[in-house]
Amino acid sequence: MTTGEIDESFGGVTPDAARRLLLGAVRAFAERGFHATTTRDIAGRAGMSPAALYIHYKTKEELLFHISRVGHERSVAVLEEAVEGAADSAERLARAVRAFVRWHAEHHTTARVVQYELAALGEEHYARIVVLRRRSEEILRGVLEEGVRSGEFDIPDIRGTALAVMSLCIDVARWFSPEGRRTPDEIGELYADLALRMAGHRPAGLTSSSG
Amino acid sequence: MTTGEIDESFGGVTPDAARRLLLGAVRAFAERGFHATTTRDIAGRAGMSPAALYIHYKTKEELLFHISRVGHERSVAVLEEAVEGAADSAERLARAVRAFVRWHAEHHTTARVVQYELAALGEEHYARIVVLRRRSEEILRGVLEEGVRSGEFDIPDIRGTALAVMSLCIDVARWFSPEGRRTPDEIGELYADLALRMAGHRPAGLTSSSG
DNA sequence: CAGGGGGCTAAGCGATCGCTCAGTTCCCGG
DNA sequence: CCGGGAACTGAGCGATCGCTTAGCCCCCTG
Repeated sequence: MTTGEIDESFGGVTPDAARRLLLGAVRAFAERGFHATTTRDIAGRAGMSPAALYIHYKTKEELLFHISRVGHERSVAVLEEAVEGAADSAERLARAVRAFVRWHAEHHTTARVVQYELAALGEEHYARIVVLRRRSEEILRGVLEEGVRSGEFDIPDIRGTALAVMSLCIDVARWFSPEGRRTPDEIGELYADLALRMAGHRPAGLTSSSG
Repeated sequence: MTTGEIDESFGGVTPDAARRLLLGAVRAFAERGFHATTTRDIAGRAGMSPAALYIHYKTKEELLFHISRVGHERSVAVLEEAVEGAADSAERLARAVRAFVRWHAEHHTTARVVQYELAALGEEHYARIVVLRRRSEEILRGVLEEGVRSGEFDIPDIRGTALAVMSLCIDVARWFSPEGRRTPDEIGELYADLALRMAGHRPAGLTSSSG
């Protein structure tokens, strides 16, 4: 079932028809983009007539907003859960990157809509989404700042590095394919290591500085 | 002039009307996406009637292909020129990332079309673009491989790291804004440093291994 | 069994899409 | 001064768009 990866995020949506429309819209938006997707296509994937869409959602854009909001909330929650209860900053960063990357790979269909269809949102809807996006940036930047304070990390440009790590994770949604040679777990592991390198992580016990 | 950043890539296109259409299409595709852009909009930006578009290009998709082809050729050329004549692998990697990032920032309008509208290309056109994309991947992977051979780099997963560095550079096109707090040069400098860290670069003279 | 409201469909509205075509303008060789 | 072709426009074609409306079905309540 190709929708397996999406069920997790939208499983709680009711009624059933509204959820089926959401799932159809996610796949359609991810494949063709918001503007190229017709309401007839979405309704067809949900096994309904085009008119049925407007019983559950006011407009096509509202459907996009629902997807974007739930998707952003999930990805922020994933980040928040990941950084909880870690022993040190290095573990916190590794966990955060692992989880964030895994989410973008496993839910790449949803993630593509979340990350690349922002411009199709209406003005007020966009403003509400931006708040959620800022939240995830702050979480990651906080991890880097704390690591620098504790001496675990060596980062000349914290803000820039935080943005780069975020960017690296997000771009996974663009190129990831289930048919590719790597699983989401493997990519998460690799990227966690790369993020630690970007943060200038010094393994415990080795605190001598060069130069 | 907002088209200043685009002129460089498409300055050689003749006749004048064909170039103006290209410039209009680049901006329109970047702002709204290929499918959401109307031929009337493109022609309007070029100061012509909608029908004039079809004198210079067979279809709207052919316009996209021209933009994508020229854009990919430029970005590959930028990479190739960057890696020439560098003293060692570290300098080669730093130059490559600096140049590639700068191109994606300075030409972010073109780069967005190049990187995010691939799916709108026709089948044969897409196949021709993929060849160009593979080329830039190979260039970067070659730099990393050589650095590992020479002992300058420490990279457990060369293929994955090459993909990650590429991904990091490409994603600049998504978030870069001229109104942002960083110039393309500054981002290039930061990212070159981050790429060296990702490659496990050991500064010359320090060849001792840990463990 | 009657009454009514939510979920759904068939049909279609006005608008707009990519693209075509007949016709006008203008430049350029002879 | 003339003939012809390239560049371009106004008008419009058939198709399709997001969305609406009128009405049907079916289940719930009493």
